[in-house]
Amino acid sequence: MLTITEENYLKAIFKSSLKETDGVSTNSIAKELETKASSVTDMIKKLSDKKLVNYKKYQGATLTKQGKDIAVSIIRNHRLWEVFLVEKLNFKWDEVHDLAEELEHINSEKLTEQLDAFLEFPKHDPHGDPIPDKNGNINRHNDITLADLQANEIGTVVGVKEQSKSYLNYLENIQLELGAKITVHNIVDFDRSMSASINNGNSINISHQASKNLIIKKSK
Amino acid sequence: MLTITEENYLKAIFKSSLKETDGVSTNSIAKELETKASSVTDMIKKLSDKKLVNYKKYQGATLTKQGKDIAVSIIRNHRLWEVFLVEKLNFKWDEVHDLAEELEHINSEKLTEQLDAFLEFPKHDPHGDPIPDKNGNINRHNDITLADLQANEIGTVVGVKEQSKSYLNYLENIQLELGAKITVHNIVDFDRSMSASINNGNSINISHQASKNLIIKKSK
DNA sequence: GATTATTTTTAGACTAGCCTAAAAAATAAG
DNA sequence: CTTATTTTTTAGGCTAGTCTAAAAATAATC
Repeated sequence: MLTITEENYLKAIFKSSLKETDGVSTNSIAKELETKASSVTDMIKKLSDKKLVNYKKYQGATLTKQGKDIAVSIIRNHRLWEVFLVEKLNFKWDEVHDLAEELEHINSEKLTEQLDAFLEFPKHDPHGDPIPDKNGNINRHNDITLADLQANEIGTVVGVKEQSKSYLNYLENIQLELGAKITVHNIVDFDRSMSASINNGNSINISHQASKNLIIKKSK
Repeated sequence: MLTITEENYLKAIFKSSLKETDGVSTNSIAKELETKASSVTDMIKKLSDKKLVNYKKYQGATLTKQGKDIAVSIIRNHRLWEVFLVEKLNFKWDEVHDLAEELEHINSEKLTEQLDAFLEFPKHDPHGDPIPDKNGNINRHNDITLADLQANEIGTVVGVKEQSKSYLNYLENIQLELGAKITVHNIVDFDRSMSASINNGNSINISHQASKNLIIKKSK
């Protein structure tokens, strides 16, 4: 059994590992958890002893299979609880994060699976992040795209579904890069094209073909 | 903000105070929390400093108004979550206690009130214990009585609603005392009288008049 | 490639909560 | 009312997790 703190470290390493290519640096974990590098070193050693992370001094940390499984299951809990809070208890989707941070640490397989069923097996949380399945698989097919946004919703670009040179060129041209903020103004029913502005710039028109291949996360 | 441990101490003192007349002894708290008396003394001092318990050496502890309010709100959380687990997530009512012990410590007024509303303001938890309202009042009118049991259900006597000498005499005669276990065998539709056995003894007949004045807790 | 800057680790100290063992107080028994 | 028993408190030590400050290693710069 792990402490809540240990679980939070695993989660932090998992999150950071999505941004960094190889081992996750001590500092980035410290930043993620708002703690100090020396505390991180201590904990990394402990988790290494428990075979949840791979660690060599000065080399950063990576999760072992076991460590990753735990991290993903916590993320699964977190996102399911967020859905619960929004869909069942009428929370706003920007109010749920802190509560989900607490609820996610209640470890009961039965609880998680029953909650999942009760919510009718949601595919993503209210922020648009995918919910890992029972086996820890994160199905990228269920990503939220720009085409899923309604008028007046705002999203942040986190990836693309289409890798063709022409598409990427197009995105570059309109300055739609990773991390860009898109505000949808309105959507034309007829062809599902939308007018939207990028980083609060001028409004431009985006075809459905283009919007459905742009993976985004909802934001405020 | 209190730690989970501190909250658990307040809850334990509250529970013990229902059984003991004056100050709650160090030992009974230790027993309740499965810890040692010396640990209890430490914590009582700490809670006393925070003005949540009244404490004088060797005199036992009582909750202050503030401490009691916190204890009751935790119990409110606990019982609401138990209802949620049973009614919404299909848990059996004897499986929910440990999970509720964890969920109860998530302190968010909004969460509690929304959950209460979502569950349609239940009056008691699956064990038959009353759920304190938002203001911490525990409405004794909603006690579960023997008359509320179905055939084949089992209860433990925790009190009476009627204090008359004749009623108490009757109970004594049939050996229905505090803590006695009652198993309901069947209920006669016509006059709502029931046949039931006390502490697995012979089956006897109990009138509705008698059963509706006997406060019980459901048990296994 | 030597030097400076940054990152990471170590060393030592702190708090919360727990323990054991011994001392002190309260209670029970003779 | 003195002695024995039980309860409670104190004293000191342990672990988990945190911190600061200093040392060691790595990375960056000239």
